[in-house]
Amino acid sequence: MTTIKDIAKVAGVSITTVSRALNGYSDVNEKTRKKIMQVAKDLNYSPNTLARSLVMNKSKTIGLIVSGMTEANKKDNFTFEVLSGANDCISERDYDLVLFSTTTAKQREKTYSQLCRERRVDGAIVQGMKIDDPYLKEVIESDIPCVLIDIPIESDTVGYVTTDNVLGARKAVRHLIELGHKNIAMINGHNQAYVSIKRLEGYEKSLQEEGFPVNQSWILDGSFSEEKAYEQTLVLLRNHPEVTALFCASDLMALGAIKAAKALGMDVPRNLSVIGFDDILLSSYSTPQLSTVGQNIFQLGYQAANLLIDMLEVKTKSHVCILDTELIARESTCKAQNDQD
Amino acid sequence: MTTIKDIAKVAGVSITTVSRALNGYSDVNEKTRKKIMQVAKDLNYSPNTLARSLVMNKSKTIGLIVSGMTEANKKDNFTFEVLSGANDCISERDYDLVLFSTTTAKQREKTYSQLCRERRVDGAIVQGMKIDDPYLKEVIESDIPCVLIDIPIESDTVGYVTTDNVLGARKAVRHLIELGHKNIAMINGHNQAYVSIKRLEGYEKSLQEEGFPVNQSWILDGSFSEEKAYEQTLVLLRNHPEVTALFCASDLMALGAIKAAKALGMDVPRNLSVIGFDDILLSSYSTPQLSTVGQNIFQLGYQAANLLIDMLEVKTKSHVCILDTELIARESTCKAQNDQD
DNA sequence: CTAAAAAACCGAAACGTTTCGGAAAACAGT
DNA sequence: ACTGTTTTCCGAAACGTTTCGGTTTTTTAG
Repeated sequence: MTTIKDIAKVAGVSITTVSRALNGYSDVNEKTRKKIMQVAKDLNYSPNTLARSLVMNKSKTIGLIVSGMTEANKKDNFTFEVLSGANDCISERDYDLVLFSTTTAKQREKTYSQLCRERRVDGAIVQGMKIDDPYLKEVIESDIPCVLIDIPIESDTVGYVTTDNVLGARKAVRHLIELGHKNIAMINGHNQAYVSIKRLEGYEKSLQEEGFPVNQSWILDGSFSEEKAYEQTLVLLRNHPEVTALFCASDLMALGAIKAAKALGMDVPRNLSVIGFDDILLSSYSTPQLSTVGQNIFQLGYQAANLLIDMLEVKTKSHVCILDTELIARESTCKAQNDQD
Repeated sequence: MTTIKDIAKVAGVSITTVSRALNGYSDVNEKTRKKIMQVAKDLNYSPNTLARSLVMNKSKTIGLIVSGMTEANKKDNFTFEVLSGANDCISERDYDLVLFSTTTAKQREKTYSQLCRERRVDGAIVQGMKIDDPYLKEVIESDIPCVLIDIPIESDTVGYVTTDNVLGARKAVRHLIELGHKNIAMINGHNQAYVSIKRLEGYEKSLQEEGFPVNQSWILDGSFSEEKAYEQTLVLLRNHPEVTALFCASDLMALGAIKAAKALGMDVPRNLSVIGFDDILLSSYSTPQLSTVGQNIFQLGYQAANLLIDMLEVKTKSHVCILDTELIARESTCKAQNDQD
C-alpha cells in the first residue's frame, strides 16, 4: 500500500508538497504537481481516509440508523427506499454511508450514539424509530447532528423530514367524500408514530369541514399491521354495517382491510371503498388495485441526507423539510351506492 | 471528546496502561483496571475507531458493493434482502457495513476498488454485478478479499455464494412434468447472469431425463424484466399454441408472462401453467398466486458476510457456499388438460 | 544590482490509538 | 539481605495524513 511518503521519495519532494499537490493547493508549481500526480498514478496510490479523518476530525461518513429491518418492513419497502434515497444523495455529495441497525436477536450491546461516536460519523439519519424509543432520546441528546424521519423534533443539531400527513389524509378523505360517501371509518396506525397522529388529524378535519360527525367507534387501531387491520376491520364491519368507506393509514393495513371485507362476503369497492396511504409496490399488484395517497419515500431519504449534509457544511437556518403527497385513485374506491335513497 | 490520554491523566497512569486495561490485557492490576474503567465511564469515553484502525491496519469494516439499487430492483427485493442478511451477520460479528452503490446518474468517478482501498474496508461483498462488468474484474484483481453473490469465481482472496440453480430449475420443471405437462417452454434471464445459464441447464437436463426434446424456439430471453417477458410470452404463445406450461427464470418475468397470457384471453393456470423462480413478495399477492421455487435471499446475504469474515479471520479452505431452494406450489400451476387424448 | 514581493517548498507537530521492549515494584526462596 | 521471578507498569515509536509557520528560491520593481 503506497503512501504519500513513497510518492515524496520518488518525486524528490517533501511530503508536505505531495499533500498540497494532491489536494489542489495553489502554492505548488504546476510542473511539480504534474510530476507528483504522475508518480501517484504510477504507484497506484490511494489516500488513506482513516488517517485523513483522524487529523481533520471529520470522516465524511454519515450513519443511517434504522430500527427494524425486520420481516414486517419487507412488505412496504420503506426502509429500503429511504436507504436508497439517502445513499443516492450521500454519494452524490461525496460522503459514505454506514449502516447501523439492530435486527439481531442478540441486541448489540452498544447504543446507537456510542456507535456513531466510535465510528466518528459526521452525522446520522434516524429512521423507523418509535416516538418513545429510549434510544431516540439518547441520539438527539448527544451532540451528533442528526435528522429524523417522521419525528418532528428540531434543535440546533437535529432536524427532520416528513410528509405532509394531514394534507395527505385530507386528500384521501375528500376523495371518498367526493364519491358520495358519508360514513367513513378509519383504521389508524399505532400512536407511537407521529404519522398516525397527523393522519388522524387530517381525517377528523375533513369530516368536520363537511359537517360530518366524528364517530370514535369508527376509528380503530391497526398498528400498521396487515393482520391487525384485518381483525379490526372484521369487527368494524360487523358492528357498523352503515360504514361504506374506509381510510387506512397505510396500504398494508388497507390490504388487510380488503381481505376482511372479502372474508365477510363484501365486494371492494362495490360494498366498501377502501383507500390506503403510502403507495407501496403491492398496491398496484393487488386485486383490486388499491387507491391510495402516495408519498415519495425515496425522496424522504434523499432529502434527509441532503438536509443533514447542509447542516454539516453550510450553517442553514431551517432544519425541516416537508414533502408532498399525491392522490392515486385506482380500483378500490368508487361511487357510493345510494341504496337507501 | 475524551481520549485515552485524558483517562490516563485523571487515573494517574500511563496511556499504555489505559489502553491495555481497556482492551483486557492481563498485565494490569485488577484494582487499577477497575479504576480506569470507572474513569472511562465517568468521562463518557468512546474509543476512536479511526485511530485504532489506522495503527492496527484493519478497520473492522466491510463494504457492500451493489450495482443498481434502481427502480427495477424495487420489485424483487433482492438487493434489500441481501443487505439485510449481510448486515445481520456483520453486526453479529461486530463489524460495520458501509454501502457502495452507484445508482446516481452522475456516475461516481472512483471505481469500487478505489473506494474500498480508500475507506480501508477489510473485505467486500459484491452483489448485482453482471458477469462482464468491467468493475467486477477490477475488484477481484485487487487484493481486497471479497465474496461475490451469484458469480462463481474462487481464488485465494475471492469466494462466492449462490443458490443451487440447476437443482432449483429441475424442481420447477419436474413439478410441471409431474402435473402432466409435456410442452414446457422457458423464459430465461439475460445471459450476462450466471444464474440464467444454470437455470437453463436445469431446464434442459430435466427435459432430457424424460426423453422430451429441447426445443430452442421455446426458450426465450426475458432479460429478467417484467415487460420484456410479457412481450416474449406474447410471441411464444402466438407461435406455439402447443405449449401448456412455462418455466420463468424469475418471478417478475412470470408475472409478466401471466399478464401476457391474460391479454391473449388465456386463463392461468387452466390454459397455461406458469412457474417462477425466487419467491418474491409479489408472488403471494398476485392473482393467481404464483407457484415458484423459493430461494432464501436473506440467507444469501448472511452467508456471504459470514464467509467473508471467515476468510478474514480464520484461514478457511473453501470459499464457496451453495444454498438450497424450495418448491412452492401455489395457484399458477395445475394439471395439464388432456384435450387431445 | 538590490530590495521587496511573490512563489514554491519544507520540517515538525498533531490527530488517538496500539505495541514493543524494557523498567520498576512486589514477592519468593534461600 | 540477596538473588531470581513474577507482576505491574511505562516511554516512545508507529500508523498516514494535514497544516502552521517559516525558509528558500524566483520574480519583479526601482
